[in-house]
Amino acid sequence: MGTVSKALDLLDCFSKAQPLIGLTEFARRAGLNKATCFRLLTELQDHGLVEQTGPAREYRLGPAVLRLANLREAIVPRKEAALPVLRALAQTTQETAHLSVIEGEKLGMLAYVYASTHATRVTMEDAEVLPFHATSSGLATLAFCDAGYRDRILSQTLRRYTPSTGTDADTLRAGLQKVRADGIAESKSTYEAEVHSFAAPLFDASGQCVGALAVAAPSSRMTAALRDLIRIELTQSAAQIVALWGGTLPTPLAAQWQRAV
Amino acid sequence: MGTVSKALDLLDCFSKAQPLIGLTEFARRAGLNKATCFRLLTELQDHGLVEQTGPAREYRLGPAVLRLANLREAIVPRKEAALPVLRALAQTTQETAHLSVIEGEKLGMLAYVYASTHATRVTMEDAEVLPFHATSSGLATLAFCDAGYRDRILSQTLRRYTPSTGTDADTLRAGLQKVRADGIAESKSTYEAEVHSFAAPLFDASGQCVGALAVAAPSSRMTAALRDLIRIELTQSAAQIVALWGGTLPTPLAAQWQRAV
DNA sequence: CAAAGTTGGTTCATTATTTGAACCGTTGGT
DNA sequence: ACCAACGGTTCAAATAATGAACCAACTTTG
Repeated sequence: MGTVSKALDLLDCFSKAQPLIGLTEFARRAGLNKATCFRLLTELQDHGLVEQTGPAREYRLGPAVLRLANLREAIVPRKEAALPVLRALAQTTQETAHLSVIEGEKLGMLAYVYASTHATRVTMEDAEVLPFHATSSGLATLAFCDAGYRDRILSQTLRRYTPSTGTDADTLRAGLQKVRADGIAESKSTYEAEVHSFAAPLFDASGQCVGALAVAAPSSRMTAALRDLIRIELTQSAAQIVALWGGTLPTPLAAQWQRAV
Repeated sequence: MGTVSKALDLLDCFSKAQPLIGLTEFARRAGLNKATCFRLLTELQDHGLVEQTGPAREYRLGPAVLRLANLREAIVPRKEAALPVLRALAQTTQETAHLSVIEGEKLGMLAYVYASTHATRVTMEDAEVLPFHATSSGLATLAFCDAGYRDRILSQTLRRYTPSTGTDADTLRAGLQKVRADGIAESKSTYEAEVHSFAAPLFDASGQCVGALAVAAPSSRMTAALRDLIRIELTQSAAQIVALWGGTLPTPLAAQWQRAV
């Protein structure tokens, strides 16, 4: 692995639950020597991607990411374009809707919207990285991305999150066949217990799958009626977002989604 | 310079005017060998900080920066906190207001708000990097940051943007004395011709200067009355933002700003 | 109050990684 | 059919990354 990758991996150590990380702790989490870790952090800091805070000198995510994100949205306004659709989807299904996009070899959750009424709901971490093999979003993405990428992802060690998590690559591959046949992916408690979700793939202008749109509900609320509603609304919303992004839906998939309505 | 820095420098090549950059062009701009540049870009791409687009395979900023920015704002909600103040400032002065923060060794413009009425106004590039020595924001920041940082910045080669740009480190240093005496920095056409701006420094919880708040007007509109208005509104707004950020204003500066009102 | 265990940060010889000139295979223009 | 420019690849040479040991400062603990 290159030095740059090691440095960038450090950025993924941060989370909302763990916003501040000290040097020693950082080195431990990243499996790096303290000296190496320090030098990498210093370089990240020189570019504002990381900053040191307070008297404890712990590290946290820096201000440069905001500037870069402003620029990215100015160039490719995907989040802004998708948000209204996401809100409408959460509204009509009355469940949590979220949108994830491929980021290199990871699947990053870009935005989420909660439904307004239910007291119980599926909650999301800010800016979470989702496992491909254990979420409906991941499965939808894998099912429609190119084979080489799929192979790379599935050849990694697949962690078991719940008793229901599938961790065998061949079994998962067979499941993806079903996803392609359905035009939609499903996950029952494979990442978090008691969460039942559906996801539809999203495509860019070149027809590449670049992410997924998903709706997640508590298992206890997932009736046949809700499933049908989600299926219809999800595919329509996904088609809308793809259109807003200037993307192109693979023709067979467009037909499948049409049939569902 | 370390490999990581070279990779991160590539990210700063993008701008709104230049959102897509091909491999060869990239190598030229960054002064790197094509092979080196390629490997760095590939590593950035693996982490989603950069992505390739369309049939020309040009590179652009990737989706991961959005996720990181979401996380950063969830941890340190500075932009969100400052925006209302920025809007009010643009409204009362009827000129362009903008906010910049230190990002490693650069000064990044985080947000800007245009005034609503005037037909002519100072326009801003999205997510621009500002030169310390040629902008009021930069001077305000330099005047109140720690000496070591100031020395590092001023020892770089200082580019001349207009005939009025000061490029001599010692002369600039003398100018910073005046900024400290005034509690506010001024710039007359030193970065862009016909732009006259004022800036006030911003501080974090540890009393470190972390950026600046500025108001920029076309030189033709800068009357004594407007200058006085800006001086009052700018310092009050800066104090507000520092308070919202949980920061602490150096006591002498707080007194100076108070006197101005 | 001092000893032991933290922490962030530094050093320098060893080593593995980065580097870049030259080289493909395609694409698009003339 | 030619040429030029592009993205991407190769491999020996060179440079930059690495990590065990080491500080100094700060907390915890006996």
